[in-house]
Amino acid sequence: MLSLTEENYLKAIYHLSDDGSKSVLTNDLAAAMNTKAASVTDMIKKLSAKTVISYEKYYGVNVTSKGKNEALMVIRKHRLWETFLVEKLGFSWDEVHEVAEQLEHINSTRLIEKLDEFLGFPKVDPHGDPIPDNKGKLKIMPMVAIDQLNIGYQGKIAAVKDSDSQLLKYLDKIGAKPGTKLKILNKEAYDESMEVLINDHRIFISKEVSQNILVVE
Amino acid sequence: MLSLTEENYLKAIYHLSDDGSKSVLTNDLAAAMNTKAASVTDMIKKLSAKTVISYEKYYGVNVTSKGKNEALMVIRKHRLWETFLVEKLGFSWDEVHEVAEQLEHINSTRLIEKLDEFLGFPKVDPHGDPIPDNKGKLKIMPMVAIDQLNIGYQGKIAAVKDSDSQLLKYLDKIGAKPGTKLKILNKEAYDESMEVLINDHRIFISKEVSQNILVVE
DNA sequence: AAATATTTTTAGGCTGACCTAAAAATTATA
DNA sequence: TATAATTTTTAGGTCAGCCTAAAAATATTT
Repeated sequence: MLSLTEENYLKAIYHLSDDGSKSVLTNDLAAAMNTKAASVTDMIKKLSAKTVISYEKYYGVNVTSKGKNEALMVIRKHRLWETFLVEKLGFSWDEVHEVAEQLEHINSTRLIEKLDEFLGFPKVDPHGDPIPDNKGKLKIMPMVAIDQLNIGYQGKIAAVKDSDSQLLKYLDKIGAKPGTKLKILNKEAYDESMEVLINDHRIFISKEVSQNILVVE
Repeated sequence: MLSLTEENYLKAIYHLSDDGSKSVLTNDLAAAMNTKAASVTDMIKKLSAKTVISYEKYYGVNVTSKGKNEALMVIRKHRLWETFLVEKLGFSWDEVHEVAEQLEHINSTRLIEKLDEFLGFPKVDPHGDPIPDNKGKLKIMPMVAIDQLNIGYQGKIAAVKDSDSQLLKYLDKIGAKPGTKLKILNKEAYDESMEVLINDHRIFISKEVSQNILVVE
């Protein structure tokens, strides 16, 4: 059983390690957790004792398969709650994260199974991120940001990358959410801005924005 | 801002004081919180410093009006979540308490207002307990347990008293929930058991059970 | 009202999650 | 490759929320 704080550390490690595929350094984790390296070292020892990460002094940490599973269950809860907040309670896209950060720590298997059912077993959350199933299985779609694509590309927005609230507000305003139709009309070589068709509206977007709009490859 | 633990203590004090109408003794609070008197004394000092209770050494604590309001907001959240769990997620009556104990500490005014709206601004929770409004106003109905009533009484079940899971399971089985029609057919003077009509079914119930079924006076 | 029993508080300790400052190990640079 | 810079760990301390044991205050009994 992990404490709330331990769950948050584990989740951060999981994300920083690119879903468990590389090791995470103490300082990076400290930055992500808004804490000091010394505190991280303390926590690393605890998580290591609980066998959710493996740890080699001075060389960073790796999530174990047990840890990966526990992290995915927290992510599952987070994304199901985000979906609930947007779909059922009418939260806007950019407001959900903070509340979901709290809700993800509610401990009840029954609750999360019932919630999943109530939501109709969604496959992705409102940002387009995949929701792990109750076994911790995650269906990852290979995606590209649209700044990598050429003029004439047509498809549907699959997800948005950053979870920055400002960006989400902006994307919401221009109607760019997962599921929305998108076409690349023009690209400006100078600043890599582009003109796109979103929901049949012509819009100019900067490179920064285009790097955050993802489509399935 | 109260911590999770402080919120739980305050809620317990509020309930033990009969909604703020009398003082609460250290030992009673220790029993309710499953902790030791010494720990309670510690916590009492903290809550006192935060002006949610007033405290006179050796003579127990009283909730202040500020404390009363904070307690009612936690109770509001608890009862709204219980309603959500039963009405929307299909939890049975006796399963909700434990989960609601966790959910009541989620901190987001916006969330609770949205939830209230989603549920259609319910006035009572699934046990028939009144839900405080967002100002902390509580509408208390004067109620009696049916063991106090006479043969021939007819009315609707308004609430159930105890929140013991065993009792709730039993009441659920016999169909005795808030809103259900009820009539007292017979009373046995010897053991104070009674025969009642619940949902047009004749049922014998013991004194213990009849003391837990409430109707509006 | 004195003695006894009960309740409550104080004193001092523990653990989890944090901190600062200093030491140790690793990595980069001259 | 020796020295400097950076990263990480260790050592020791704080605060919240708990504990036990002992002291103090209150309540009860005789």
